This record gives sequence, C-alpha cells and structure tokens, in this order.
Amino acid sequence: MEFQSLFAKLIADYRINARFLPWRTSRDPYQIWVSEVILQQTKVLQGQDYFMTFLRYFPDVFSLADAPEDQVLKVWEGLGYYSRAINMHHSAKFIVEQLKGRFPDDFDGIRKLKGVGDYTAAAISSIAFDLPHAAVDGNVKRVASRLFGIREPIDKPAGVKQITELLNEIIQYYSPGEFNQAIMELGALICTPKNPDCRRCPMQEHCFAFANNLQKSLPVVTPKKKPVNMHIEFLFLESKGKTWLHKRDKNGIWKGLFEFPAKIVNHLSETPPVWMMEFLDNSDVSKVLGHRDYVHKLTHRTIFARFWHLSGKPSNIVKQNQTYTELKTTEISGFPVHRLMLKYLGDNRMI
DNA sequence: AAATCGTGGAC
DNA sequence: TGTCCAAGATT
Repeated sequence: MEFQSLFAKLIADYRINARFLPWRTSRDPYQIWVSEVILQQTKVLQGQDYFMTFLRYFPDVFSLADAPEDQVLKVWEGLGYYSRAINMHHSAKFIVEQLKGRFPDDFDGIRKLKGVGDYTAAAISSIAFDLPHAAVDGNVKRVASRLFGIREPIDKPAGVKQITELLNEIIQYYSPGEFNQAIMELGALICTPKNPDCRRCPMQEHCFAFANNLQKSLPVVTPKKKPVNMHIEFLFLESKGKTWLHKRDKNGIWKGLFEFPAKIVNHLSETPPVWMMEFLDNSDVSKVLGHRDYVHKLTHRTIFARFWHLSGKPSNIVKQNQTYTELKTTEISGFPVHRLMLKYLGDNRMI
C-alpha cells in the first residue's frame, strides 16, 4: 500500500462526516491558535463554550494583548491549566509589539510562541496555512500505534518521535489540515482508548492491531502514579462586608488565580487553626461562623480542603500587606478563582 | 527524563 | 468506587 492511497478512505469519510465544531468555521490563525490551546488536554465538549466566550471577549490578537491578565484569567476560570491563559496573553503581546500584529505564518515562527509546542505549532501551521506538519496529539499517537503496530510507548519522546517522522513523510501526499484533523477525529470517535469501534473504522483494512486483534494491548503506555494526599485550609474572613483575597504567584498550581488566605498543613484542624490568628486583630474576639470541607481530586493529587468562615477585625498584617486585596464580599465574583473556590462560593450562595 | 500542571466525563 | 485520560507544554 502506497502512502498516497493509505488514508484515502479516511479522508473521504472525514469530508462527509466531520463534526460541526465552532473553530472549523474559520481559518483565521488567531482563532485556530485559541482553539488549539483551549483543547490542550481538554475534551471538545468541555472546550466549546470556552472557545465561544474567549472569542467574544477577545475577537483578535489586539484585544487579547490589550486586556489585563486578570480579565483573561476570568474568562479562563474553571478550565484548568491556567498557565495556558497566561502564556497566550504573553504571546499576544509579543505578536502585537514585536510582529506588528502579524500572526507568524510558518512552523518555526509559530513554535516560538509561549505555550505552543510541537503539536500546537503543527496543528496551526497545517490548518491555517496548509503546511505539511503532522500534528501528533493523543489521538494520533493511539491511531498510529494501532495502525502501524508501533510498540514504542507513546508517552515517551522516542515513541512520539517515531510517529512524527513517519506521519511527516505521509502528510505531504494529502491536504495537511484535512489529514491531521481526520486522524484526530478518528481517534476521538472510532479508535478510542477503550472499546474502539473497529466495525465502523474506515482504516480497518489497513490496521495492524485489528488484523492481529491487538486493540487492547496497543498503544503501549507506561503506568501512572497514584495521586498524593494534600491538606489545605482557607480563611474566609468577613468584616463589615469586606473580605480579603490573595493572588497566587507564577509558580505551582492555580497560578495567577485569587483565593482566600490559605495554608498547606499536615492535618486539618478541628478548631480555627493557629496560623489564622495572625490575620485577626488581637483586641477583637472573632466569631466562628462555620466551616465547610471538600475533597478536590486532581490528576496528580487529592486535596482535602477546609474553609473557615470567621467574622472579626483583620490585623494589620492583612490590611497593610500588599499581598492581600481588600474587596467587598459581594464583588468576589469579579475575581478569577479556581474551581475549589467556586465550589465553596456556590455552596455559600455567594455567586 | 520525569514531574508538574486542572477539570470533568466515561466506564 | 477508582481509574483512565483528553486536539500538551514547560522545566
């Protein structure tokens, strides 16, 4: 089988049955960029609404570059992997200030943008500019592994390299954007991780895994580690309708987002924790209005959180330290916060 | 090379 | 219930 005809059925099938997705209505590289970054490690169903909202707020690279970071994060709120938003914001400024607002139009130029790796650069350059670069995402790795019988683990650089080089050879015989999207669509709808629907697969007659009944053992993936437990306490301090938030720094989880003053602890405290006392004025006897517990599961850790709701006069540490932002309790929803905060605020009827 | 970074849906 | 993992990038 020659490369020119290997994917012919898949391409034909894609032309007929491709899903209608909002980012497929445009070939504006900016919009393709936005969609690809939103879709990193994110399912189509989850990303669609964020894509529409993001473009409503930031319809072009100039509006994104001009926006304050906190507004970009507010639009991104709840989606996760927040460095994506910060990197996009940074790259938008770079495009406007250094490239006169012209989106880079080749692979190397696109690849230089922060938050754009090999996959995203290939996706943008193929879809927006018809350039022959194979976009190797999780779908493509799985499809290629089964189709060609590749036993190299697909979650390691060697496996990705092998697949990328092979598909870069093949993609030149096809329409690049169509080729990449057709394979991703196949992986998303037919050649799924579990229970692939081989009966409906347009690549069935060419598939190594199907011929050898190896769908369950391909691709080879290295086992993941179990999440680590972590305990964290939050202080929701109220005083005369005011409260205080803290903007997380550039390192670690939830970067750039706001949250109540927080501390990582070994064990959750049954009474208001000692560390909270420095946030309260000594002369004031604060009232404990209650606490709420949450278990927040992430890929790599399980967070046991306890929110303490205290009423009392804040200490000078809180009032004079620029680390903390004072705001009206009713205006919390204007700040970008992580999902754990959203849960608490929702359960407290604050949003 | 291996860790880290979120959230949610499917099974 | 727990496990997997998604249109990955960065360090």
